[in-house]
Formats: sequence, structure tokens, C-alpha cells
Amino acid sequence: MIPDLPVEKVARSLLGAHIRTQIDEAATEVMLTEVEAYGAEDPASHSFRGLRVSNRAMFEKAGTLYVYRSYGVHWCANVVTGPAGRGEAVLLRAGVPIVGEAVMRHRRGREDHLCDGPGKLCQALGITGDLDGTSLETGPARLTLADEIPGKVMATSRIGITKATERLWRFVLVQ
DNA sequence: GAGCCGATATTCT
DNA sequence: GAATATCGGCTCC
Repeated sequence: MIPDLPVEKVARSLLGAHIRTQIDEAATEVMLTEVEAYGAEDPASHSFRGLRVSNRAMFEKAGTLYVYRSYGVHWCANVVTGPAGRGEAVLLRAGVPIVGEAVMRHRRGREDHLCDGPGKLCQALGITGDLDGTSLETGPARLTLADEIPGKVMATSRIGITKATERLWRFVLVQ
């Protein structure tokens, strides 16, 4: 399902894709508008220093969900790309609600800014560390690629990192 | 709207 | 002990 291409190409192609979760009897779905690529020979990537217990899902085959805890507080979700053992993934940073907006408001505990950030996206969709390593084809969180990217793509430097900032591996859907 | 800052888990030096 | 792929609440424009 995930194209067999370099991670930054896959990241770009994920814009406009839909992520749907079915958790606790509630369905929620978003369309992705912002993603970031993290590669194998990439100092900013969690996989750069090798396989660890916490990042093992990132070394699974393409189409696996990698979830990690950020700043000790939030969950962040990634789509693993490339062959098993390589350690490439695309961080899902933001989207727009498609299904279950009321559920998202309840999970977020507020009316606005439901999924305009990596931690918020996970909270809105109900994604936690429990889903780390699950399949995006058959698991509780599922990915559907877009036939065509619905807009223009802007490439920028990645957010919140200090290494390899020259790589324009953050992709944002505009219009 | 921009800028500071605390919360808090896990890894790295 | 420091850093981190963040967020929300607070201040001060």
C-alpha cells in the first residue's frame, strides 16, 4: 500500500491521505495536511542511533504505525516506510477533521484546534502507545491514500529539531 | 498575535 | 544533568 520510494517522496504523497481510527466504539477520521519525513541516515531521526525498545516499530515494514511519547506528555504518530529493518517513517503533524468531529472535541476537551499539531492529532484520533507497532491496513488506525494530492505542496525545514535542518522534509498542503 | 514557561518520560552525555 | 520530532496557559502588547 505504501509506495516503495524514498521516505521524503512518500511523505509528500501522504498529503491528502485519510487516517481513520475505530477506538472505543467511536470512529474518527482526518485528512492529512502536514507531514515530515525522517530517514535512515538522518541525524534528526529516532532511528539514527539504531534499534531500541522504544523505536522498534520504526524498523518494521512499511505500513506499520510507530507511536512515541514526546516531551514526556504527548503521543506522536508515524507511518513507517521502506523495507523492514531500514528505519524510515513519516511523522503525521496535522490534518482536518472528516468524521467524528464531536468525538474529537470531547477527547481534546475544547472546541477548536482539534488536530493542528502532532500531539493534538493523536489525541483527537485517540492514538496512544497501545497502537505502537500495529498495522495501518488491518489495525485500529487505518490509512487510505489519496488518488491525487488535493492542492499545492510546500516544502520547509522540519519543526523542533536541531540537526539536519537543511533538509526540506516538512510538507504542508496549501489551498 | 508573539513570546515565555512549566509539565513530564525517555534517552543521551 | 541536559535535551527533546509538544502543548496550553499566561503575559504583554
